[in-house]
Amino acid sequence: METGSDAPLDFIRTIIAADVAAQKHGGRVATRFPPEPNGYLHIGHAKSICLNFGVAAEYGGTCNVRFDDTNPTTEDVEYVDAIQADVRWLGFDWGDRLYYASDYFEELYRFAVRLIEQGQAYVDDLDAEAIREYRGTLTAPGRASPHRDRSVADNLDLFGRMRAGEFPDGSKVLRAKIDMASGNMNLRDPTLYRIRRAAHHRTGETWCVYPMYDFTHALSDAIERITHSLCTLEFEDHRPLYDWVVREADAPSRPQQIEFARLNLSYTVLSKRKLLKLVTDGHVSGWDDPRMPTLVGMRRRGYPPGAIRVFCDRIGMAKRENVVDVAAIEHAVREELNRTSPRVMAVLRPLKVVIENYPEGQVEELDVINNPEDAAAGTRKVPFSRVLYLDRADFREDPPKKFFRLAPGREVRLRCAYFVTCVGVVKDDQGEVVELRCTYDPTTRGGSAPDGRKVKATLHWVSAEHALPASVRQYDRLFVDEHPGESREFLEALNPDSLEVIETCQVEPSVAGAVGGTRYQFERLGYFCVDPESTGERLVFNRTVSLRDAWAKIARATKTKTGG
RNA sequence: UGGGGCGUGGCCAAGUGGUAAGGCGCGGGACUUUGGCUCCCGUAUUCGAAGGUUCGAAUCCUUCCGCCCCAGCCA
Repeated sequence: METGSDAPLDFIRTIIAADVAAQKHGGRVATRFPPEPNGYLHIGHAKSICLNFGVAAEYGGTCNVRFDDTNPTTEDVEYVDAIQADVRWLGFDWGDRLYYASDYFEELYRFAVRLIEQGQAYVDDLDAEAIREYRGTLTAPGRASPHRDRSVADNLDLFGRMRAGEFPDGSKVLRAKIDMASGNMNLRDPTLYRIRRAAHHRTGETWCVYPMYDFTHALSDAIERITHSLCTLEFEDHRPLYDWVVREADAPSRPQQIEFARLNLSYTVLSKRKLLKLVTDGHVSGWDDPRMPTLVGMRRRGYPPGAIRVFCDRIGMAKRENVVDVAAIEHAVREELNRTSPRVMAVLRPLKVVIENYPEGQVEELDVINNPEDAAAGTRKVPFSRVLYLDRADFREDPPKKFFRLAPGREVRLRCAYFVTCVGVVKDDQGEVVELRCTYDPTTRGGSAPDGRKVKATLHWVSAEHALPASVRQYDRLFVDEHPGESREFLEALNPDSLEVIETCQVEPSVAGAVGGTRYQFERLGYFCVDPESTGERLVFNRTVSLRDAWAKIARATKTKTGG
């Protein structure tokens, strides 16, 4: 089996490799990704998707996509469409193996009838509250429902009438007859079917009884001849029930459930309930808000799918509770973007600079390198003229130690252009610097001095008359707590500064007409992606992730040292 | 003695009786027309704790401690 890597196998791949070697399931590997269409996919799902599709690919098997759509009251087509788009975007292909648990409803119903006939399932008239009371507690055994010993004939009749719609919602359920005294709560006669009059997004009004997860999932896996059913840890004590269902229903195959630890990310929330709340309460603009850990959010933010896959590979697979540092995914994103993003110059907060000895009205088209990591990316022309914009952050009238950007009397390089020296500072009535006067050295065209002299800084710039105005949205972590929800309500840990909109940006003209989704590196600033809301009139960029910033680190360290 | 899991560096994570991989982060250095990238170097005498077995233990045994999950007609 070619895995293309000499990395050690994780525990799941170890099991599967052994199963393949032992010819279990005939040496076949079949996995599935089984989302419930009641929310958008997030980075935690990506871990599962990469696992299931990855394993299938590595062992010459298949991976199905199957919607676990057994609860019509919370599910919606909006989600089934979005989920498919996300899996595809992530880079995986399920071929023609797209399934819905709802497609199995008739078959599932027959399995339920079989269990009834075998005396292993019964119709219970207890209401939800009574069932809970009868179930007992974690330390006390449960009691049998008074209807537990109904005859097979009665159960068959009742179950048929449940399906026929003779009983109101909630009035009856079908339960498995297992063990009311089991230490495993899942085995205390779990509910198999409930009555629910709700329009299902695929089956409409055809059914008024819907099967429960444990019953549906196990049998769906078996119907699809799944060999390895990979899920998260919280289903570990469902495994005995999973096994019970496929065995007692005499399902067409016996898949093996294996559980792994779900992904947690620092400064991030990954529960459907919390993500839904962020959306419905308007703390973010939607599921695709670039601050969201959803795949749609990450896509809009500019994260490349390949980086997400690399991240999922790197975090490993184990059963131990984990919180992965959000810096790890940012690293993977930078890694890919560094390799692939064309560089461009953009000034966030413009500071006007006049090159005093540069001829008025002259414009030069300078050759600027597109990507130093990729020679094939070539160069582009960028206009240079007498009036430029630099970023305000690149000038200090009174430069602190180790600040080696522009300052009065100082010479720096303008990237791929000329060396310039600051010869004057213009201030407004408030004493704020509004303009810099510089001179340039015509012999340094392209950015190097014939006499070999060096400068300590290279700055990005744009030509004032040629630059395009743009808005830039800079994102920071959505939560200020490393583990939101741990020490206080998660909403209280929301970062008030998670979104900074800068309307003053000036971008070099080569980006004109860039369409939504286009990625760039703004030199010295970070990776940015054209937002879908961007128009020909008004460019809008999302900052995907900043560049690593050694100066920021020094500045921060100095600040704290001086107690500032 | 309810049941089921898990404890290896700040965060992930290999290792399954032969003397602690790797990644992220962090610190230092080299290089540099991005304070980016890249490249070096450093970062657990120790594997939740204590006993025990063994020539030898993170790996085997015992006891203890800690953390997570389960009482939906959710998945």
